[in-house]
Amino acid sequence: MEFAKNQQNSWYENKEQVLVAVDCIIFGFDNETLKLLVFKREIQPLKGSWSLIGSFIRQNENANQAGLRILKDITGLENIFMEELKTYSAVDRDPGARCISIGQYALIRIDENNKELVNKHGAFWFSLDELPELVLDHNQMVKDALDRLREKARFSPIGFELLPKYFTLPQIQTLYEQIFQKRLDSRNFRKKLLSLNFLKKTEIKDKSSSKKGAYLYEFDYEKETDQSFIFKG
Amino acid sequence: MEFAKNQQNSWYENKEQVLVAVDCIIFGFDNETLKLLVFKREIQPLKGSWSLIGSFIRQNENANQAGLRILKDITGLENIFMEELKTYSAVDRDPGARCISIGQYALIRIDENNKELVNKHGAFWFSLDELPELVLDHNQMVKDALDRLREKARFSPIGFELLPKYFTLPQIQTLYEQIFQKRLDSRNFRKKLLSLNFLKKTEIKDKSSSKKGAYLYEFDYEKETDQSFIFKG
DNA sequence: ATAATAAATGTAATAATTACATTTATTATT
DNA sequence: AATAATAAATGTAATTATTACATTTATTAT
Repeated sequence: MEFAKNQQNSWYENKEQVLVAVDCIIFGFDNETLKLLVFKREIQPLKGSWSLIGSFIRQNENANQAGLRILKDITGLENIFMEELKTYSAVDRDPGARCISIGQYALIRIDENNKELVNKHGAFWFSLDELPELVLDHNQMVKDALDRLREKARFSPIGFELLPKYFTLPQIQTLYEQIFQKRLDSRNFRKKLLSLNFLKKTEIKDKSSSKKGAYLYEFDYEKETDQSFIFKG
Repeated sequence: MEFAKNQQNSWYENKEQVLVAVDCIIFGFDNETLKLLVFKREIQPLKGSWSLIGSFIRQNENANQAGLRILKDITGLENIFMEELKTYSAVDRDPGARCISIGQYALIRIDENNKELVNKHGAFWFSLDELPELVLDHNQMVKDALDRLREKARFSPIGFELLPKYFTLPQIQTLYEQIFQKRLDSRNFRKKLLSLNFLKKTEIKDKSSSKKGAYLYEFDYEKETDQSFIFKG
């Protein structure tokens, strides 16, 4: 900020206090539907209500660090893809205190999360279309995060963070169909995706969902570029 | 947030306090270059340093309202286009206090701002390429806001907020050339822009910059759609 | 009447997107 | 051993969007 410190008219003294929290919108993909990790409050008030996972920001960490701390606490995972969504600052959004929240959305490989930790925290994976009512403005946060995910997916190869290291083309097509909530033509989808040159094909087939089996691919981070990734349809 | 209030183990009590500010990155366009409104601190410390315009968020307002309040204070304008950029929360970003800032960028019609108010606040319009060093992380905020503006301009018809109600096609082309920092082909630019069908042509010519004169257009808010507005360059 | 200036315009070549149906590899069944 | 079943893999033609590129037009000043 811009004004004097350690002065009589200090802008830093006696400011009306606002609490700052971080809430995480955690997406996962189980090869069928997009899912969200939410948890059930085990203490009063609002015991039994579903909520996003959050925390107040601490003195010694920035918002990003706070988000990653929460993600590690609840899933055991580090190096998770996480980006700031937006802030939520309505005056009365939290009836208990004047508290603004920085929403962060994260994409994780659902099969890699530590199930014991998740259970210990009373957290559950919900399909997005079966998501229960959440506390405060958390449903709005989820809606905003989904919009952001769609917007990003149109223009950049996001979503690989939701897939295992090796994945098949039908798998990633299903993911995109889930994100956009529409069927995609497999010939056009594959043509587009492969033309972007950031997938490396392996000679290994995954036969878990067909007799023929589908080749496994991996994301080639070397080759990821700015080239736009525009799905208009 | 998710935890108990008015309880012994309340999450709302004794939280380490964080101040929350809003800083505004205010863009304008003078028909030649993109400009930014910054102001010169008139009090110690850092007297004479250039700074974005900001304020602490108040108890009775959300971040958006705080931003609009600042914009009104400094320019006299209401109903300004303003969007949240991102938060800045590095632990030591402000040596005077633990203070996070919510960056908001705004687009204003430079000719409409109240010059007396602007002067009274010690504010000046700088061309982006002549921008001085700003306090704290404000230069980073400007950089991020410019990136965002570019990104948005590629995909949506942003930028009309920077132009007067009636503007010419050469004028808007110059604006886009400033945003993208590259020359655009006028035939292709006009073809694309007009094909999107959200400009209404008037029969009035603006002769301020040529003998022939250029027709004035206005933005047709009715017709603005989602259609993408992609300038690949 | 002429020169000067910036605005307005068109077309052909290339690239990207869309729409659409058949063949292939494999396993399970008979 | 042959057949049925299943999902994966593939190609092409039509349409649409983008790019590259130069001349004409309207007006004012000389």
